Amino acid sequence: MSDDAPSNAVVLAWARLVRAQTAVLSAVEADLKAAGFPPLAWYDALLELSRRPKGLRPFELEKEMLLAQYNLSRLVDRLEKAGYVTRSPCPGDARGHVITLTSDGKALMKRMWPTYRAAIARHVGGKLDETEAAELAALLGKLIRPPNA
Amino acid sequence: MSDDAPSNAVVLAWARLVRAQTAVLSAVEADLKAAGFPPLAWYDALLELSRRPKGLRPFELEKEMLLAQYNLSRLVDRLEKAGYVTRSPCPGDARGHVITLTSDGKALMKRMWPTYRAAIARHVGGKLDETEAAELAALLGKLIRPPNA
DNA sequence: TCTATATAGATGCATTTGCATTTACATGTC
DNA sequence: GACATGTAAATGCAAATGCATCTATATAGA
Repeated sequence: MSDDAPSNAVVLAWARLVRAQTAVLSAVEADLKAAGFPPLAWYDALLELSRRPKGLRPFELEKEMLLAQYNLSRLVDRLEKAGYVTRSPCPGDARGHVITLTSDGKALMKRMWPTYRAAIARHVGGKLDETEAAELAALLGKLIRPPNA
Repeated sequence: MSDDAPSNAVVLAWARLVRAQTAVLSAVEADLKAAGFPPLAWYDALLELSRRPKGLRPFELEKEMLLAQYNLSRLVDRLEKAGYVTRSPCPGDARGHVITLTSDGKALMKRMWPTYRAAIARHVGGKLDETEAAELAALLGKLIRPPNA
């Protein structure tokens, strides 16, 4: 039944997935911007980097963030120019770089989190109870998992 | 509990919402592009218009599609240039336009749907059973509904 | 080793988006 | 009617994205 003709339930789930994410994401982005912060993608990148104190290779960050190669390259350009990350040559692979978080980058994350957290609470937490949030997370997890057939 | 500090379940639901939509949407877009079709937004716009044979005002389409005003304006530019819609003056409000689907636009929708449908089946239907799809749709519906506090 | 191919990453150029502003008309108030 | 304010839609310009390609290094084979 996943061959070609999706059921109505599947089509509805698809439509609402796109719409809900668009609505919630743009609301969260708007809250960040209103507080004078950079886009969410900056936070995401810094967060990933903060979890790997040794830094990450661009291609690794690319996979984590589901970004196209050239987009990641340019996001790192901006983050570097703003002083939030550094690129250093990669020992062991002269083609590559290692990206690491600077202390400014870490500080930005700390400053953004309260606003970001409040936005999530408002735009997601405000509409679902605990059980629903857990169920939603579980169902969305199924959509993410195996690459696919 | 939706004040400021979202629970872990809420944060997880948020993270997966963004990630699942990004992954699924880009997979569906890629399938459309691989088949030589224009972006999903074109289909969305044409679909909305196909439901209102009298046409829609740009600001109405803007609300339906959750697009910024200038983005809608330019999307309509492209659709019009490609011959899929027409802009005509709006009787009763000389500021406005009415956008209507052309027969070419209708034909494009018809041609796109099999590919689009198969993509939804593959990337959503393939990962959820009927019950799960219905549950997911219901939960996402809660995220969409009332504007919010 | 020399060559072919694959991978990491950047970049030029076209398209799209975002932002601010503009133009045109509508509506409410006096 | 005249004026202030509001709404519909477009647009100039800057920033971001997508696409194709390019450079540099790595790796696998002959």
